[in-house]
Amino acid sequence: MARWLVKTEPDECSIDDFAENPDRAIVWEGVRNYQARNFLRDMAVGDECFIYHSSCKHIGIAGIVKVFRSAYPDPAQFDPESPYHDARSTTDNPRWTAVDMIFVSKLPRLITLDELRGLSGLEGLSLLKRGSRLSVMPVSESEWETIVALC
DNA sequence: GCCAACGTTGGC
DNA sequence: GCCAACGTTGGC
Repeated sequence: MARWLVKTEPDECSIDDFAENPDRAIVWEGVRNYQARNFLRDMAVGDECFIYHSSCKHIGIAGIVKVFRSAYPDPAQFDPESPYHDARSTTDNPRWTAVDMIFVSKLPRLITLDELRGLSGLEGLSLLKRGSRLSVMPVSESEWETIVALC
């Protein structure tokens, strides 16, 4: 099983949105970066993902979700009403990928960005690299354990 | 709201 | 294929 970290603005979709409906999968849509999309394509059902809250008051890792449905064409790209619409995408040749995620757990407390920066063993994590904007990234087994151990 | 860093676009 | 201009991200 692979592990991942996905960023989200909690105003849009937070760990609480998952926790409030633990039996309902949520479409992870709107990723519009090729590198991040390629990681979405690599996700398998059952893979676990850290949910990272960004661009908000309390920045950090808030919980864990898992892949419920693996990669399929992001429906938002075909929807002219969606902010994620992409006129260049066709059903024959879709450009963007979605997955469905489902709740696993909320961390006992938020693991803040500052805390993550203070840990050794996370030097390879894209999240912590200067200027990184990648919104979907792999997390190694040891990185995962290092972070989980904080809780 | 600022702004550094980054990815994408498009003219050449 | 280069690269300047532009739009976006995201911490502060």
